[in-house]
Amino acid sequence: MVTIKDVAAHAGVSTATVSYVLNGQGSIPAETQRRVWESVTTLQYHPRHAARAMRGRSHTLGVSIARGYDRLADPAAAEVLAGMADAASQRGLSLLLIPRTDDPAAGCVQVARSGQVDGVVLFDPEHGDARLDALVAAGIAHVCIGQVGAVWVTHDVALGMTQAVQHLVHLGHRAIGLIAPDPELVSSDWYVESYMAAMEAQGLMVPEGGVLAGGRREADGEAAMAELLALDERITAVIAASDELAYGAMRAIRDAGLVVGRDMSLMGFDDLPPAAYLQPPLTTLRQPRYDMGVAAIGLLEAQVTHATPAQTHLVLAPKLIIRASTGQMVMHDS
Amino acid sequence: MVTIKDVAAHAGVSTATVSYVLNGQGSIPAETQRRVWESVTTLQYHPRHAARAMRGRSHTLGVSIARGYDRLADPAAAEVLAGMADAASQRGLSLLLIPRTDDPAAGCVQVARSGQVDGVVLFDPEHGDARLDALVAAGIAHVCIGQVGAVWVTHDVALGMTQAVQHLVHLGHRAIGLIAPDPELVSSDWYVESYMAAMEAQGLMVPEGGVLAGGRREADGEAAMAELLALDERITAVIAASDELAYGAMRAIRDAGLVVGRDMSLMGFDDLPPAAYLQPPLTTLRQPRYDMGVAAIGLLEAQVTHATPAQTHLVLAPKLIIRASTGQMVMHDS
DNA sequence: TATAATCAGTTAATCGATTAACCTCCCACA
DNA sequence: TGTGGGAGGTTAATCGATTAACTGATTATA
Repeated sequence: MVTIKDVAAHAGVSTATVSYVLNGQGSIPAETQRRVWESVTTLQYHPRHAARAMRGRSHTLGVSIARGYDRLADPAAAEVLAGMADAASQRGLSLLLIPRTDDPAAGCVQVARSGQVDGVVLFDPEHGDARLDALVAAGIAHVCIGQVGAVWVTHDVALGMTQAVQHLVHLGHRAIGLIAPDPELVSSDWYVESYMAAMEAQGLMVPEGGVLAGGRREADGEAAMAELLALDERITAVIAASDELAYGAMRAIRDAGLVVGRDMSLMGFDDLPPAAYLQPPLTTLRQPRYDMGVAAIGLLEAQVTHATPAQTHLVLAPKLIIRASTGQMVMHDS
Repeated sequence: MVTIKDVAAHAGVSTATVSYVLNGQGSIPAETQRRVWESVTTLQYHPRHAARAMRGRSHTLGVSIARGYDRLADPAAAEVLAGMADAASQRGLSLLLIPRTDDPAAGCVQVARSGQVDGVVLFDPEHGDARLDALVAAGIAHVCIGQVGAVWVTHDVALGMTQAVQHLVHLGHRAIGLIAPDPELVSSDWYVESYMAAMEAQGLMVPEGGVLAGGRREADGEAAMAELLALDERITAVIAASDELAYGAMRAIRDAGLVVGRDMSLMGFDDLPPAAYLQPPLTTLRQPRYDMGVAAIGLLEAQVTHATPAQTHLVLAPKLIIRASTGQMVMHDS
């Protein structure tokens, strides 16, 4: 292990000088700087992270991903993580996956109190999340992916829902159902309310029993769609609150002997990679997942460095991707 | 920031005693231990990670995920990461996402030389990966996900391919094609060779032009399948080396006016979540992704702690999942 | 000419936990 | 009576980098 002393000896200066050169401080003439850098490269010196972190910050941010329903193995989540990883790298920060213990709240606090991380990204906050309470109580810098707490980043559900309803109305649909997300997810209510608002803005009534709490998995979407198909009031289009729910819904529609995009229009909310390869390809709202990750790191770093947060939240716009799972409304005689 | 001194003062002992109690060493009577633990909890003390890491290990493992084709945003990869995260947590280790800089090899070495991590998992090694060379040259503990280098974890491609070919042969197929992975991926050759071996074991000839280098994305699978459909020799079944390739292949088959599972049998290799929700649901080989992550952490920790690695590699078995995209071979007159 | 300022560094304290070495008291045993 | 040993601690060195405070020497300013 080569230390700053070795470099100092090799370059014929004191360790302080080496430190100043490395950190671009103090007034060190160019020639000395050159010698130091030369020693650094020939000796392959890398400052000990731990020694650095002992004074000041660790330059590491933590990401808390709960276990239960595993968002880490969730394709939508991975892209957010990619955005965070890139944004952190660019700022010279590292990203630590916070150990997923039995008590996630304690894990978050422990890792911050021990100085292993300077702040925490709450990846999948839920209603009444113990981690959030613990972070607030401990005064630890944090940011949430999803509209909860004091500092957060989210995609614009309201805008997405407006676009979705408008798109379906343009196609002639008036009886539009909703398969909502798992009520445990913080944004769940927002989906339902935005849907209601969008329907009202178009002068449409929400069909009786046309809003169902879905869940997270394909199976939940399948079950919800089956219920919607059994309604008295005939529904001609359905918005699923996620692509995964839409996958399941698609199957239920097919199992009922109907054709997606003709007998029943279906929209997703995500635009995961397979969406374009379903049969029929899924009309959906592309979420700015990568950008949400980038934004979260930005907000968190701002908190860590300047104690006064310049901005407390960001709402990023989704994009309507029109494919074949939605189509012109057709009159059926039945 | 509460330090070990505060705890020592509060408990009326020296810092050494506190340290011994915390680490379960020395001969400290139960009563003193109780007092120390009480002070620890009332003061909410968490030992500084940096101070600990200054002597000995950092108890952190790094994960290197390249940028280019982003495996981090790849659904198959996320599950491996989940396995690693859980395995690491269980062993009291943290997982660090190694900053993704322009020079990934330098990043891996830097993070290890600086002592920020004790070892590195190479998540997506490629042929002639600069990161691997750098890690070896620097003598840094590492493990690869994929059959490359000295210590690695992989799924059993040969076994999977044998099962795939057997399954298709049972259905009556004899002319079986292969859409291979991107040749840049380290396991690419293994797929092709295993396919050849499995065909030979069944006494089958490889169809002329029946093996195509695919790629990674759906579009690659689509293009490859189009080529296979245009062959003189009539192929009745195709094995795609990944589910994503199969998605694309499915589309090409449909575009040719054929029905998947009847006119053309198609197999994937992954069992991603959407596989069951495709139309028709995809017959595929489920890879033990989560377990690969767990195994990788096990191998890496063994290297870090006992300098002599007990085991240098692990090959985990896949599982054949039969769905509707493969079917009995039907004779066509054409 | 005396004083101030600048340059080019060095010395040494500091961060917080670990741990080898030591110390004191008490009891057992020869 | 002396000595060996364990119980129950304490003291102080150590890890490696940062940085406030300082030192000579030289140059500029009043």
